Amino acid sequence: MPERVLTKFEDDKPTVNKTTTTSAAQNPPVALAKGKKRKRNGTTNTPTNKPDTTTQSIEVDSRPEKRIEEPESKSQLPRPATNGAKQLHNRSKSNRPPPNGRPSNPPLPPHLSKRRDALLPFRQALPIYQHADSIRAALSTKNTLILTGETGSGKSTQVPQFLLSQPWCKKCIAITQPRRVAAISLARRVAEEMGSSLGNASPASKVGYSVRFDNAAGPNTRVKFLTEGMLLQEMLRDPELKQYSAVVVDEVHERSVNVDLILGFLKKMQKEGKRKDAMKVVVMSATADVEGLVKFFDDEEGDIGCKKIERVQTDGVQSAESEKAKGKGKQKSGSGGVENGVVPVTDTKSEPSSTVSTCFVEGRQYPVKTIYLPEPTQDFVESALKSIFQIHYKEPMPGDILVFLTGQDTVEALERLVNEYAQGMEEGVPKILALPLFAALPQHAQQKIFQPAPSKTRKVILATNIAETSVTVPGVRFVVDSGKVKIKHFRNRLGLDSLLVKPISRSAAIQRQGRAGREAPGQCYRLYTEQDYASLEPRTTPEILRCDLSAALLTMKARGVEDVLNFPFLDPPPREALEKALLQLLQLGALTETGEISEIGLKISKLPLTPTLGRVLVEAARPERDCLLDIIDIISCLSVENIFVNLVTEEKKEEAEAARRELYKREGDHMTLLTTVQRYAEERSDRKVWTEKHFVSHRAMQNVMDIRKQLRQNCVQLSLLPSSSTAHSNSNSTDPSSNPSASHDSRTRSILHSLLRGFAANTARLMPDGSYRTLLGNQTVAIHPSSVLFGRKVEAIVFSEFVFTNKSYARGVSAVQLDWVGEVLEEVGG
DNA sequence: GAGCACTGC
Repeated sequence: MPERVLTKFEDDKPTVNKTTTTSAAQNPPVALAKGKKRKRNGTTNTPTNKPDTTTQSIEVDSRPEKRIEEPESKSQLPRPATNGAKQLHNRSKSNRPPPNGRPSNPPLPPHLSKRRDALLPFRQALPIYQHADSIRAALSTKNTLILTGETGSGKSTQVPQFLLSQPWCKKCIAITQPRRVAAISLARRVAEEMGSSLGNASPASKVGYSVRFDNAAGPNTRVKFLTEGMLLQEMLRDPELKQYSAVVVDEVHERSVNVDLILGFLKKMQKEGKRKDAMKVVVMSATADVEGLVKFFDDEEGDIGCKKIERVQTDGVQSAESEKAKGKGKQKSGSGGVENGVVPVTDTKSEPSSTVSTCFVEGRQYPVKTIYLPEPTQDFVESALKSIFQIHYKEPMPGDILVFLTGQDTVEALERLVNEYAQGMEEGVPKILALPLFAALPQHAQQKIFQPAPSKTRKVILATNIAETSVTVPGVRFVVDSGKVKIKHFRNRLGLDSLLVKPISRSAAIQRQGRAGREAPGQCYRLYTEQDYASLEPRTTPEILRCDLSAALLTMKARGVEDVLNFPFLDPPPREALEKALLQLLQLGALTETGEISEIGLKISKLPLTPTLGRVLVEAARPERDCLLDIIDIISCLSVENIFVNLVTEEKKEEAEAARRELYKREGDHMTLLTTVQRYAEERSDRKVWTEKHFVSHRAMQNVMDIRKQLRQNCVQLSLLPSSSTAHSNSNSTDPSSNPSASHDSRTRSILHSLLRGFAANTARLMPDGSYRTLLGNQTVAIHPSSVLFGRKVEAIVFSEFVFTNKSYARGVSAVQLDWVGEVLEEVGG
């Protein structure tokens, strides 16, 4: 059922001299191309500078099981196996109890051992492989290691394997990832490298993973890849993470809220020392602020500011430093150009008094030439258009172009322009194929970026920042960077999210630029001036400083953090933001007056929902509401992207309006969502056909059904539902036949009352002038045009989303009676 | 009569 599309790879056959790799190998690495002086003391066994040993997978679907690209090592000219094989043999001598009474050393199935042996040379050619001993040594004396390694260094796959044989590593190693696909594909890769089956395929499986909707860890799992959210979930049951000897936190530079929480918890854990054995922590990052991380983990209250952290003495760091010294700033993330094979005498470093080691691992990256605009542009879409055709006419094939834009609108506008101009190109000029790429794009359209272009055609990928982290576009040698990003920012005082176009940070600019140098030397056209670049913020504001903190605080409270104001945050949010979030949790009834987590709060914290939606769910389970299954359907829809397909042409829009009329409910968007889920779930013949007929997104509905199932299970575990309710029931009435009198109106009323309990702050009343103003805060809000209530005048509304774009909009809107709003505001003490 | 970058439990 779930189709897995493996994007084409050359795999690791030792037949290396394929065209793509030879051309790459002939190109010198960055530093050499720049004519930098550097010593070479390890040239003979230097792995070639083939860049991009892709350790991260490419995935553009939120349903990870559908399309997974394997991470792959594509290095060439492998050395024979030596070290790693020994390590693996040592491991297999472990005296773990034989599973199912079988001999403790069952021979590996031949296909597994063959694959493992075939992969070994590629592992050994990874830049990180030479650091294995020093990484082990660092962790045998210190509990924390900060490891900076660029893309392609192999850190995500190799570090856990380095540590597995260490005497302190008796239990499991956890490796966290920000995205599900990455966790799954890395686990698959490491299982292959270790000659193990994956997950629960066999009791002997040593490698597993755990992501939402998919837990694949066996009884003997020693290496477990999990999403950050999953590790936090495990901490709910086991705050000390006793099943792990080490936690490896990967991709820390992305600075998700969850990663910040994990770092805080790990630091607290080490400091409090409640565990019998020390918890080893490896923090891995591409462009981390190493000094900040060292200070964070090494703080001996008081001397934080004066501890001098020496940088690791590798070539990589030196080259980064020398570039800085030249006053040009870093040309690439982290290291500048790094030549592989230079083995430093010591490559991990720590102050004797410090509890933290650091290590820098070089990556594999080609030089990227940067071109700035001489003058600032007013219209980056137009400037991008010019740059695209300038590149296309001037630069030889092959070499695709990746353009970073802000949103669907700019992507589609530029797509039209490019196609228009491309029609006017003379004969003999290579063709242009413009491909849009953004998250809301249907699956098959996203897939196109992985397909090779027809002959004599240059691909131009017009992308949002999905291409910065989540999707690796192959074949790119030219990057056009608008310098802008659409970013969400939570405004504390108004309690609303704003979604605005802003300049990117310098680190994001470097990240985008790096995309041009993954396969060959490249060029980056920045659609701003060099002065503009210099004036950019050095790094993107971490999410925790620009989001609603109520979910994070509830997470902390539920894991035993009493004093959240003094939680060790890598970047402490302003006190005002923390207090605002505490107040919100108090109003939801998730905290008691004394600031302890309440019974309701504990329930909410166990649900994969925001605190507000969790509160709505808990409310719906109360006997006087009795509408839990309906609310689960609605909440499931609110947890995914828009379930209604966006349409472009006027004709299609009218057609869709007509087809959806039977779904639209006058009570508002929430009842409309409920009707849609229930019709979909009742559909017995072909659900896909049904979605097409009603202009509903089939993919979104599949996600809705997954979440619905999970929420029903959660509710059974929390004793909010009897266990019979999860059994493939599509009807929401607990017993339809016995309750025919439960009128539609009373059911609707229960649902709306439940929504109000969570969204009491998101209520507004109609003013005499026809506008709506919030009851708390007296803010003007407009009903978003996507709402079924758009243009309608009702006495009061409750809405599940409050966003500022051009003005304040309420999205996900239902009509309610004003006196209901009064009641609920009284209850929350507003 | 507007238009929502991206993750995740």
